[in-house]
Amino acid sequence: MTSVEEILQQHNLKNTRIRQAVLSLLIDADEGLSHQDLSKSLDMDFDRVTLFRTLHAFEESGILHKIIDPNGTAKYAYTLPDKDKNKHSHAHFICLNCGQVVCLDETFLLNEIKVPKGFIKQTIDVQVKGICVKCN
Amino acid sequence: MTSVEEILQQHNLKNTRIRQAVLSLLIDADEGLSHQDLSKSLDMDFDRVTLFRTLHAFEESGILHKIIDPNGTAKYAYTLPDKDKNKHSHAHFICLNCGQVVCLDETFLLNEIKVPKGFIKQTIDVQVKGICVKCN
DNA sequence: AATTAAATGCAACAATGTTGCGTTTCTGAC
DNA sequence: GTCAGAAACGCAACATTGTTGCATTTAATT
Repeated sequence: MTSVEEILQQHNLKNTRIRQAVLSLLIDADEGLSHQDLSKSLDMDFDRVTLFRTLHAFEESGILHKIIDPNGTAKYAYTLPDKDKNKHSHAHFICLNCGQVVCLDETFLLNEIKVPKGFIKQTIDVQVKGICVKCN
Repeated sequence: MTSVEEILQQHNLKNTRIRQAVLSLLIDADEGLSHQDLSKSLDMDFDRVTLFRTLHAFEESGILHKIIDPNGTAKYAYTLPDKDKNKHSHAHFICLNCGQVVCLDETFLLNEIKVPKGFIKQTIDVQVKGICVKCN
């Protein structure tokens, strides 16, 4: 029952038209959306720089998380509030046909990965690539 | 004892100056190198498009593998011939300070990851982020 | 309604990567 | 060695993604 306005307020972000629109889209989407995806979906006038800054603000506040797709372009997905982001990280599935990015439930323990001496682990990103159900 | 020339020949790639230079650099490097990294390291004249195409050719033939770093830029690393690339994939460590990308020994079984019904898994990419030994 | 910090719009720029096309060069056959 | 064809290269032009600086507007608070 947390409204878009409430989420913005909770993160000390001003309630503006573009932020409402972007956040609504991403909460409803079942996949990660790129800057380009959002530009096309938003039926309003806005500057492209503003959208970049909106996405940065959301990422920094933890509302969204960024996934870099195999082309190197950023996609953003809504971060469910109950995710434990300290020790676990969920994986992402990336369709090699349509490029769709979806969050998977699977999580990974950072402890289980071995790195050379002197290296400090902080986060882990897992991308599973293949063919999604729509393209199958 | 496999020379650079032999590797090129084995993959049906013509033996040119830039290919020799790029491959030598990447075999000796203990980290993934970007187009920019290579441009700076190569002490010869060449067109940037040629370098892009060289890297594509190497990737397609399996000599190199591509890692997309957190900025979305591609880095390339030499693929050791003995890696089993069908069911396993090795992880990469990415330094959040200097951006260095190194291949880890750790491998992952694709079978162990659960995806929704109708999805087909093909490959897995794992990136561990943190601080490398040089920056520590 | 006035204040002010935050957010926006605009212009300009930088980096990465791609495509088309004419020219050069490698390689294998003669 | 040289000839021919295919592969690779160089150049120009372009597309996309992302960033920075600065003036203007707007949201939230008094």
